[in-house]
Amino acid sequence: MAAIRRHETAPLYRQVKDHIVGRILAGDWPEGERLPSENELTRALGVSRMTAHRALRELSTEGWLTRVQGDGTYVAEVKPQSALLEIRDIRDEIAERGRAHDCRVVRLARQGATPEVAQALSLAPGAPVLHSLVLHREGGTPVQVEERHVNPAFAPGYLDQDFTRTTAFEYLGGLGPMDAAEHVIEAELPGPVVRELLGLGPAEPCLLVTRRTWSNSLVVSRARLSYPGSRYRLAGRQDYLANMGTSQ
Amino acid sequence: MAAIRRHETAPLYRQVKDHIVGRILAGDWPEGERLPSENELTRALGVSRMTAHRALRELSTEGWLTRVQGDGTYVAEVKPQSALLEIRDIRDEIAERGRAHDCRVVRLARQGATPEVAQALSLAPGAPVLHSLVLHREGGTPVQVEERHVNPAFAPGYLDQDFTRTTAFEYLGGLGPMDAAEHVIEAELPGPVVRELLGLGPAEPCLLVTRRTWSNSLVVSRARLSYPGSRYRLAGRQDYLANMGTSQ
DNA sequence: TCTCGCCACTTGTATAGACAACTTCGGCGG
DNA sequence: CCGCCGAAGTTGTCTATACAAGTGGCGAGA
Repeated sequence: MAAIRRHETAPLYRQVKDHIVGRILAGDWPEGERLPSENELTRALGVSRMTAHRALRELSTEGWLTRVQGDGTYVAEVKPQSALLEIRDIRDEIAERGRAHDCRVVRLARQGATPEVAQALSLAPGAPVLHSLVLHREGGTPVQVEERHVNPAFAPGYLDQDFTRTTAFEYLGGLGPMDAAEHVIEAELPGPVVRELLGLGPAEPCLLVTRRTWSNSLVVSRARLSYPGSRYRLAGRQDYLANMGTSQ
Repeated sequence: MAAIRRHETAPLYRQVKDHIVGRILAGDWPEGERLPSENELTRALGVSRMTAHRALRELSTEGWLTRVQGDGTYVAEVKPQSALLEIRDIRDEIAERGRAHDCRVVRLARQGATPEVAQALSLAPGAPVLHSLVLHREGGTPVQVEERHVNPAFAPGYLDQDFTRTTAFEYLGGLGPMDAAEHVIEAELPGPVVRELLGLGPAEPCLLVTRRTWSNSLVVSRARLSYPGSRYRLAGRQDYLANMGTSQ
């Protein structure tokens, strides 16, 4: 096993984590496989035991590894895949329903990150971010307002795309593999811009899905998807092959 | 600030974490408050800086604190969150946030299935179903109205339970393994009953999660969970999906 | 007055060493 | 053969130290 490159910008424990995850994903260490001990990793990677320990401990809490004191470290068994919120292209969804999809690019610009956006993207406040606001229609009626803040470090050419032909996620997904996603769902009364775009009444609620996606530990983008609450719903079904435990 | 008791069985960093969370929950450190620096905590609690640092770092990743390098540590603003991709007992969720859970049983009765309920439970219209309406509170404020229609073929003794002590989920889960679940999420303006129970204003939207669960191909129950949209959110994160495909 | 640079302070990382807690396994005595 | 004990190896924690990196403020100089 080669020593970890120390001239990387990322912290050492991060490099160790990435190295281990890479080995798992590459199939070098299948499920249930016993990993080298901390002392062996320490020698093999040329880091201190505390650094290796931190990497292993964090991978354990993240579900990659199972550690047993006095015994060893093992590759965790995969948890049953739950796909309540499938990540899909809205254009594909609409096409599957046999409706016509079209969209309007309302705004497409580079701007400084507000504190909130900066935090969401793990950037410094004021750092440049790429911003887009797109209205999606299904058979002529508005169904989604997609506001997106994109990390320029991941997709520097984002603003040059024609989003009436290629959807934002299609473009972003082509730039690199996404390895994590986070969803937050809220109900809210929309602001004037979203209300206007969706054609909602003054008291009509709105379903807001905020989705962040990661690629290689980098926050790629944060999307705020607003749906007309009365006309749209999110649905999903999970089948459990294994037991769900004692409590439902 | 008193020194951490060292004769505890729990590890020191755990005691430090519990101490800090306790202070936050007690209101000593309100949201946005700046915490003592690591060096101050080190002196005050009688632990090494690395131990204090580990406690603070973990509390940061758990969402209790916000840390800014070169500046300081602050109490994060907390918004109650419900796991989206997991099916969990609301009582456990609230307990995990360190808040007090209590609930009020508004209605508990046998009734004939309306066409809509009959379809949801795959029963004949007018067939007897068991109905419950429960208000859940977190630290005194209402967070969820749980309306549930239960298939009597699966849980004939449903109405005899004391749902102030045992949640419906807990009871149903104990009767048999759940092998499928379906979620539908909507935003809507609540009806007068739900609005009254949640203490919402006339134009405040509501997050409605409709969940059906199956056991052995039998529809066990349909739950309609209403959350105050402005005060509650559903969140979920999927880590390191192997392949998210090309689509969004 | 404005600006630049320095300094104090904060958090982030890395290391070496020590000990504690736990598991496994093999040897030894009954 | 069975059971107990201890050695070796593993993970878990704690400490002291050092340096890196980032923030904010203060003061000197233009």
